Amino acid sequence: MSMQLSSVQPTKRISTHDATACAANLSSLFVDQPAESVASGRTIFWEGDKATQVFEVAEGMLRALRLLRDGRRVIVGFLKPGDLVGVSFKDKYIYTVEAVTKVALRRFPRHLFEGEIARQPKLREMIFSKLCDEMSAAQDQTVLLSRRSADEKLTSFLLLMANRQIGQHVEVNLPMTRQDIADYLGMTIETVSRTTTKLVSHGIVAVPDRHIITILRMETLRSIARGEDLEAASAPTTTNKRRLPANA
Amino acid sequence: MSMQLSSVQPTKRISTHDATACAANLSSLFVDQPAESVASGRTIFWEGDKATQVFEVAEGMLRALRLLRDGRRVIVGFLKPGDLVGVSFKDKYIYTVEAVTKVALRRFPRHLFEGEIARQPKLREMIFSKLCDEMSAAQDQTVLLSRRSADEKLTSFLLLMANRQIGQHVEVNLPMTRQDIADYLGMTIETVSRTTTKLVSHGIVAVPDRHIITILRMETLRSIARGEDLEAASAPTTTNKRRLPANA
DNA sequence: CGAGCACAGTTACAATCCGTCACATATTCG
DNA sequence: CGAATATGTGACGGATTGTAACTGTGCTCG
Repeated sequence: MSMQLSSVQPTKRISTHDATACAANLSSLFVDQPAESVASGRTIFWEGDKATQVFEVAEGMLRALRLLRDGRRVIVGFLKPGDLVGVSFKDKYIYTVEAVTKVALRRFPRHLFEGEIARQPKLREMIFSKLCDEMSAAQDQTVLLSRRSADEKLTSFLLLMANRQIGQHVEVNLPMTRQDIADYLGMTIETVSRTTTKLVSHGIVAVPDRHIITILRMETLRSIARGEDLEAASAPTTTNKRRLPANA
Repeated sequence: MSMQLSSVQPTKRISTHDATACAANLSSLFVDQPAESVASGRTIFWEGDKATQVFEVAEGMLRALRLLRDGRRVIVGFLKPGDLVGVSFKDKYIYTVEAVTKVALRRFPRHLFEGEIARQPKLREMIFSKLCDEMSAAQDQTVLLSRRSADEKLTSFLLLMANRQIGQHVEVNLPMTRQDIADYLGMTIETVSRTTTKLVSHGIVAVPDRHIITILRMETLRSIARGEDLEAASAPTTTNKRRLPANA
């Protein structure tokens, strides 16, 4: 990985024209930087590394993860184009980031990044807003992990990934491995497989390719994610309306 | 709850003297405000409410939670004195906040709060830092929830709560109910009870009072939280040193 | 003061879901 | 083509959960 930005010269130029014209767009900070290419599987930085750089994802997907002492892996998030990576106001990164696919990144030294934030109220607002989105996403994952059944977890995950894709498309792209999904959802790879198979056998989704899941029955998927029983939800009739009390 | 701060007068005075003397302390923003008292169980604000206020906890404990459509409750964090509540840069609060105990709060209108942030670089830095701590805490909870066994979850929770207490004290104060703990850890209240009992019967903790758990064997507790089996860890001899490979 | 009540917490038991282990199948990459 | 990796499938046992009964504590109200 090259360190193109260690020279301050081009950055200064950018920041000055930013202050007038480009304050409306967050990625304006990065847009003049060359996108570095990173092969899939490569590590961008490690948890505990000194947080000296900020990145913008231009292309591809990354995973943010924490390693536990006993070797288990917890994936705390997936990063897609447009996301900022490594925005930290502590001195160290709090998680490791690895490329899931081939990735294109734009890099920015942290101290300059912070300088821009101090100088540009609009930019600052956008970063704050981004951080809040991140907080929100982190809490969404918390909610996801507290879900009881594997069915709920996986369907919620699919909807989460589907939301990131364009528009109403029911074709969900999953570049990450089953192991990644399992480590994100706090389950085993076997359970991910079995649950996927179950969804397929009920006609709720199809798996034309390892890394593509097509949602066939969106509403059914939604009701399972909401906590409805899969068997009940996949039956096409009298599912939502009738809800018998347990003691009736 | 009174709305003492709807008048701008006293706030202006504070902000001006802040700019010189008190920029080093975050709570200087709130310190001249009267602390409002809130009874336990009362709601401070609801998820989805317009985010018009920021609060500082002066005394007591609160819970931040999200309600799921099926009625389940997910607690995304506990708040203690010194914490800021409702710092959002979106227009709406993303979780509900309720008082666990009787609580004393200082209130600050959001737009003034943001004005101060814009004006005071030092303050801004501290808020950013606080947000990062929050992110870190959110991810810690994610890690906590991905832990497999109830033993690991509860012991990790106890250590988390113990860290917030002063110094080396092994007496952990738990003002929240078992239901709160269960909703935080993603388990049932019964499992919380059973696991607590198990820890007591192994002499690892004692429960002198419903809301107090005394840690008797800190190192044992730590090793359980790290993933070691409770039965193995609670045996006083040859526990940490020997680790036989599964296929030996 | 004590009966009655509500609520928090505990314990027991049965059902089940998930993780572990084992193996089959596919895909990728040299 | 063969090794390595990723994924799917099945059997089995154990841990967690739900149900339900029980205990204990604090509170109200007669």
